[in-house]
Amino acid sequence: MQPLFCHVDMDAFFVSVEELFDPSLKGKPVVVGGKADQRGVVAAASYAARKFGIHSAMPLRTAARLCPHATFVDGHPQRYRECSKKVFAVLQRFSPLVEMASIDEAYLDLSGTERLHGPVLRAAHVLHETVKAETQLKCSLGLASSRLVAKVSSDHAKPNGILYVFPGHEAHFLAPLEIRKIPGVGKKTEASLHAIGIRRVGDLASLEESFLASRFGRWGLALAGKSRGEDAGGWFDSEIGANEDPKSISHEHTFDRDINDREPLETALLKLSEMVSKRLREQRLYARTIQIKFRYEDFSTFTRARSLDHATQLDTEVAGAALALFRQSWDGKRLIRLLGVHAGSFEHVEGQMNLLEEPHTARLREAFRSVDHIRDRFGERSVGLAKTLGAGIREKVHENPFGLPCKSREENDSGP
DNA sequence: TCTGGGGTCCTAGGACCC
DNA sequence: TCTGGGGTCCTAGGACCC
Repeated sequence: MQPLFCHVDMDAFFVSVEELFDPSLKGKPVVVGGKADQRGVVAAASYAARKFGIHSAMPLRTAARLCPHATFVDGHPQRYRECSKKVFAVLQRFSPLVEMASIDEAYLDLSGTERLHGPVLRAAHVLHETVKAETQLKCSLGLASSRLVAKVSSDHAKPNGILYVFPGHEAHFLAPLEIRKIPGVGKKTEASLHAIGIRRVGDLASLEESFLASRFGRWGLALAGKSRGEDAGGWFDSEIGANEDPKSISHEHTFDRDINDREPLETALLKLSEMVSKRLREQRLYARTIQIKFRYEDFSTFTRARSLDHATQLDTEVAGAALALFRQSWDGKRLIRLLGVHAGSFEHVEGQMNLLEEPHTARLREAFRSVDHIRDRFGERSVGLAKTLGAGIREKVHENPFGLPCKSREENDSGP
């Protein structure tokens, strides 16, 4: 059976969602990502804004200089997640094998569906129209015999288009494209390929595999396959819809100004730990490795990790590890630009845990579940580890299970 | 121009074990 | 004693994606 994959890529997704909430934005140069004078980068730019040279990942301040009259709006991740779910629901009707590869793109395995949906392009057209009708959002579709070529062709079809690369024409389609168009080839790989005179996918395809392998190792072999449009090796190789569990959960924060005051830095670290722990509980995950990340004023970035002797989802344990790592790593002087907390090495221990964990741990977990509810109802800042409210409780807080892992801000003793 | 935040995957060295 | 080899875990860093 001839394989057939469809890559669905939403057009200017964040901007389009913002336009649904505020139709007056339509047609204007719009930049999603933050205020014009904020530290940060462009998350998405409308097509009108792109005409001024604005593109995603560009610093907001640069964007403001290029187009001072653009409208700058904050991103709304919750809105995007909801719209993404709607898109997913539509796609599911076209194939049971669907996978959201990110918030605004999906892969469908349409192999063998011709009897059901009719000729490929007609089916694609129906899908395209259905997404638009049911979500008010436009997308572009790429169809091909491999996921990689489907993805490249949806990019080629933008905006609001459909492109089907006929079986057997994959290499011919890819050959004239710049190597940067191949997923996985970024700035660095592009530069090292340019250095040996390779600019187009066709140049890459014409090289001996043995040469690429000797020059780039395993990655060289993968590149050779990609230049021919093959999924073999790496991420594209996995089955669509395998819906794997998350591998890590993290939160990070860049400060408005670089700082070296211990108090606000540690408060931020606790806040980030709480956010990570809350999501661990929501997703019923237990993390064994806690990692912090810090970036200095000169943008140099470091990570420090610690594996715990048991997996956890408790604020106090995540925060304790994060704080200890921070105190080991920071000299107390260098100006810090960013802090992050990362949890990984997940273990599935719900169930077993109840038998093994000590009673106070179970109580703590219940307490944090209650905190999660309060936060959902009254906002993130309503409850937190004492230090994040400025009360100065330190690393050892988790050794005080019956005490004060949390306190209400408004009424001091009404916490769970 | 002065560089976000959330992820995945890969590499590589050292510890440790058999 | 002058040296193995494989496997796994841990840590750190980096490329890349949206």
